[in-house]
Amino acid sequence: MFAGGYSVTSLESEGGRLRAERLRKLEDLKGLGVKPYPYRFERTHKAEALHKLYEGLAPETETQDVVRVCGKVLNERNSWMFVDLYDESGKIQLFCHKESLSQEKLDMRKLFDKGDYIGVTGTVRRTKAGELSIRVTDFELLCKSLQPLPDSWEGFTDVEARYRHRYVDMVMNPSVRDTLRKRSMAVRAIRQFLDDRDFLEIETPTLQVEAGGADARPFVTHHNTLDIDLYLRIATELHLKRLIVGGFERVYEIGRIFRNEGISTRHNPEFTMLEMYCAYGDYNDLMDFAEEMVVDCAMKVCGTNSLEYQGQTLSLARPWRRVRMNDAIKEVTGVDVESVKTFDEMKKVATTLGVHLEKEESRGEVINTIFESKVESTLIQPTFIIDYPVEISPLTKAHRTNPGEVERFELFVFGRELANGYSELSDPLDQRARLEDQARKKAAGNEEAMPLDLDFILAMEYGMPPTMGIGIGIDRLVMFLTNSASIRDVIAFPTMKPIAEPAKQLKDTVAEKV
RNA sequence: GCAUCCGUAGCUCAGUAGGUAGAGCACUCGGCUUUUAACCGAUUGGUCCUGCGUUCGAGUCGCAGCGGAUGCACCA
Repeated sequence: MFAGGYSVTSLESEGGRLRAERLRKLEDLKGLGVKPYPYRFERTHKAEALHKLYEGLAPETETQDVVRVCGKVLNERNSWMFVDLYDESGKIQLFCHKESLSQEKLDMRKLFDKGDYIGVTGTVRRTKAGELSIRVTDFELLCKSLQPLPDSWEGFTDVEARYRHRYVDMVMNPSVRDTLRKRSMAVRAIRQFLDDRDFLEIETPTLQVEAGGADARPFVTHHNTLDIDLYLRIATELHLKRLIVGGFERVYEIGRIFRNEGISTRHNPEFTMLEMYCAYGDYNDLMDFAEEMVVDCAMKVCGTNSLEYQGQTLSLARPWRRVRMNDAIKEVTGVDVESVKTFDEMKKVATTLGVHLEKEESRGEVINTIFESKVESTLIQPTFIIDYPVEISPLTKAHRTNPGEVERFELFVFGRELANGYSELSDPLDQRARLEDQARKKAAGNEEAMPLDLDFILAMEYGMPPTMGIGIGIDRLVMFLTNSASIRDVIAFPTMKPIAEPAKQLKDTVAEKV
């Protein structure tokens, strides 16, 4: 039994009165010869199908149509005369009149609780109040629930309890399931979009000797028999580009990424990213591609390209604005950073603008910091910011005309970065120099700098065709599609800090029983 | 990591000035029976997140800790 003081996370504890009551009913059911955890049930209709099928049935009408439905009991009225049965598709009301049921079944019914799964046989009717119902002539228990559900009127609103016991959240708050359903639809739409265009989805390693491809701190784990530390990937980029080197021309991966950074409403330690690479295109082609893919996804999930998000309307109507980073800074601050040529001068400009600098080591990094602190939050409608400083883009091809810049864009929506794409750097000597520079920063103590991946450089020396590549944060995209304020709302089981004591006590309990 | 706020029954929440721990719903028992949060009656249910302190006395005041939310930082 759990120690007390953890009510927010233990729900009804093992020693709880309500649970004990249900255990008693479980024993009583067994005494009646009922098997409380049977193996299968043959159903004829889901709730939604019945509502559709009997749409025209008038109130106070009885049919002789026999159906079999099953699901979870979430509400009951009049001592189980009226029962709300829920399956995945929705609700169907059961009418359990005692004249239609045997005494044996009536005795059984007394031992049911909200939360139990049952399967019923009965005839379709519509009540005087107009509610489509099933006159139950027979039923069976499909699962006895031992835990009381939260009050259905007040709801289950405690945010921590909802995230810690997400299955209860899903039962009590249908919007949770709706959001996850839409997430699944969004991922399916993207896969279909890419598959239709001859892309191959190829899975790349999650466990890596060096974690590269992004500026982020990795998680460390350990392989026992090899006796080496391994890192969880922070990006799929370096391996997907190796596939392009290997001769694939269109590849992608929708995969879990792990970054050992802070947690917030927009950051979960593990999240899902689409990375896509396509040979013979550049970042201009890629922006067209990204627009088309995201709009296609929104249309398939929401049926519209106009999204209501946190009180704002986001229009995905194409084309989306494309602005050079320098021009965006000029628009917002009035400062033309292009006329500022040196690192020292740029630092002064930043200070004048009230931008706080920390670890910036170059002119380009300062420009990026100015952009992030002054411009990002103003980009509500979808906007591609293009042409980034080379210093913050070690994997991007140099801009074909602008010195010091690279052919990179980031897509911003609602002030948030949603995607990052570029003309991929394919010059192996340039790539080596850039990664060596990153390695120097890492050696100097910058934990987010990339490690020197010599095999990746070797791959580049074999030769990669001109390639465009993009990464899109799936969780963040789904947040927009589902009007979710927190990334945790679009993740089935978000990362939570464990509560040590109950877990330990549970282990002790298990140990005692063994 | 920093700041602010939060933690009381299974759920949702009150709790006044520091003075025996409360409500609604749920649960249990009884009554009633074509409801729409059914209704009527009765009962039951607590490590007030944890620990320490102040006090005759702490849900309430103080300190420390744990967990969470939001914002900032980091970052995508």
